[in-house]
Amino acid sequence: MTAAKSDFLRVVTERGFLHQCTDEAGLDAALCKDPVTAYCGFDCTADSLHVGSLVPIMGLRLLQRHGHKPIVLMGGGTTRVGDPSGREETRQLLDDAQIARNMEGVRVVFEHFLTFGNGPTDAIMVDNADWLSGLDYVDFLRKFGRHFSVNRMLGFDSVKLRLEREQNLSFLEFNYMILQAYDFLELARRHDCTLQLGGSDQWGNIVSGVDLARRIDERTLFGLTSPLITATSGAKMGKTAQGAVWLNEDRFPAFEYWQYWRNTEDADVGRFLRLFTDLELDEISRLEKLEGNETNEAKKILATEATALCRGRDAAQAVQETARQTFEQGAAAEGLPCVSIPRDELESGLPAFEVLCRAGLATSNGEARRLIKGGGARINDEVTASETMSVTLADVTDEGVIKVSAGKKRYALIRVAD
RNA sequence: GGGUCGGUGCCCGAGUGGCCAAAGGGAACGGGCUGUAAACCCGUCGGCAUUGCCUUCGGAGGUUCAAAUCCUCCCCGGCCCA
Repeated sequence: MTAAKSDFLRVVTERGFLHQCTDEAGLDAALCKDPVTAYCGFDCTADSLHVGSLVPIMGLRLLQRHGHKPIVLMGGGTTRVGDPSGREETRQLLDDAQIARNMEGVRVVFEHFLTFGNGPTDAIMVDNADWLSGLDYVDFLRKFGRHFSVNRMLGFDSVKLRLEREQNLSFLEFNYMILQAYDFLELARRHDCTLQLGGSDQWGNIVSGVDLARRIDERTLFGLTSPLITATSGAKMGKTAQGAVWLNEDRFPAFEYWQYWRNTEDADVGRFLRLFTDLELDEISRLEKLEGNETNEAKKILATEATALCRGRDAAQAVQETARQTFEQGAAAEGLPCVSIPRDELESGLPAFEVLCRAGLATSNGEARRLIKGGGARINDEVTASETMSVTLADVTDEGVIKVSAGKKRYALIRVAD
C-alpha cells in the first residue's frame, strides 16, 4: 500500500513491527480519525515474560506514544486452556494457584513500558478470567460456537502444524482460538477496543476475533501482527545457556540483561535498535552505518537503551558502568552477580571447582571441572590451573571480593559472609 | 473398542541381549582467530568421585550371569478400521 497517513501505522512499518494486517487502509483511516484502543494478550505460563514478548510490548508502547490507548490483557482465563500456537506438543496444564502466582510476576513488567491510569490514552490492564470463567457451556456454543467453522480452523497454522506433524491436538487446545476470538469481541464491547496486536503466530487467533465481531456485532475490528524475531544467524531470540532471557529482574539480573543485548550480532544491530529502543530513526541509521570495531558503540547504546526500558534508566546506567569496568578495565566491578560464602569455609579453603559452582558459573561440579580443564576458568583473572586448587581468604582482593570468571563474558563475585 | 506403529540424553535421531552413559546431527558451553560480532577450526557436553561408583533409554514388574534391547501389565501418542 502507499505510505500510511497515521503516525502509528507509519512508524510501526518503518520500525519493522508490521508483518500482516487484516486491513491496512482501513486501520490507517481509523487511526487518523480518532484515538484507537488496542490490546495484546499475555498468558501467564511463567512468572515472568521473556524477550520473546518484547515485540508486542513495544508495539503497545508505540501505540500509546502516538496518542492511542493500550490494553494489556492478562490471560488468567486462557492460560487455563493453553495456546497450541507454534507448539508441537501440548502445554503442561497449570493449576489456578500457579496461574495466579505467574500473573503477579508478569504484570509488573508493564509498568516500565506503559503509562497506566484513567486518562484517555492511559493504559489499562484487564484479565480475561473475568468473562471466560463464568461462561455457560451450551449457551456459549449456541451464541458463538455456531459462528466458527471447523473447516476453516483446520486450515490455520496453529492447528495445521499439529495435524501435519501427526501430533495430538486436544479439544481443549483447539478451543483456545475460540476463546481468544471471544476476548476480542468482549474487549470491543467493554472498552471499544478495535485493534489487536500480536506475534505472527497469533494471526489465526486474531483473524478469528475479527470475523466473530463482524458476524455478531457487525463491527469492523483490526488485527496487526509482528514478525517472529530471530537473529540473522537463525538462532531464536532469547535463548542462552541459562535458559530464557527473562524480563523480570529477579529471574535475570540487569547486568546479564545488558550483556544479552551487548552481544547482538552485527547484522542485527539496526533492526534491534528499531524494535527494542525509543531512539529516533535518524540516529539509528547513523549507528547502523558504523563498521568494524565501531559497531560496538552501537551495541552498547542498544544494550543501555533496551535495559533502560525494561529495568529503568538508573539500573541501565549502573550496569553499563559495571560492564565498562569489567570488560575495558578488567576490574572486579560492583554490580556483577554476587554470592556469599561463609568465612569459616574460606578459612579452610574450598576447591576451585566448587567455587565455580557456588558462584553460579557452572551447574554441577563436573561441569566446573571441565571448564577448568578446558582452560576457561579464572580466579581473580588468573587462569585456574588445577580443578582442586584451593581457594581461600588469601584470594580475597583489596576490594573485599574474589572475582570468578567462566570464559570471557561470564563473571561473578564472591563475598565473605561473616 | 479392534488392528498396527511408536515413546531413547536439552532437541532431532541411531541402537533391537554383552564391546552402551548409549552413533550421528543441532543447540549450548569452553579454547583459538577477532571487535564481548559473524563465519571458521579445536575441545567439552548424565551425576558423584583422584583407577572407580551411581542414575538414565515412557511406567511397574519379570526372564537372564548380563536388558535401551526379550516377556507381562499399565500409561501416552500416530495411523487405519469401528
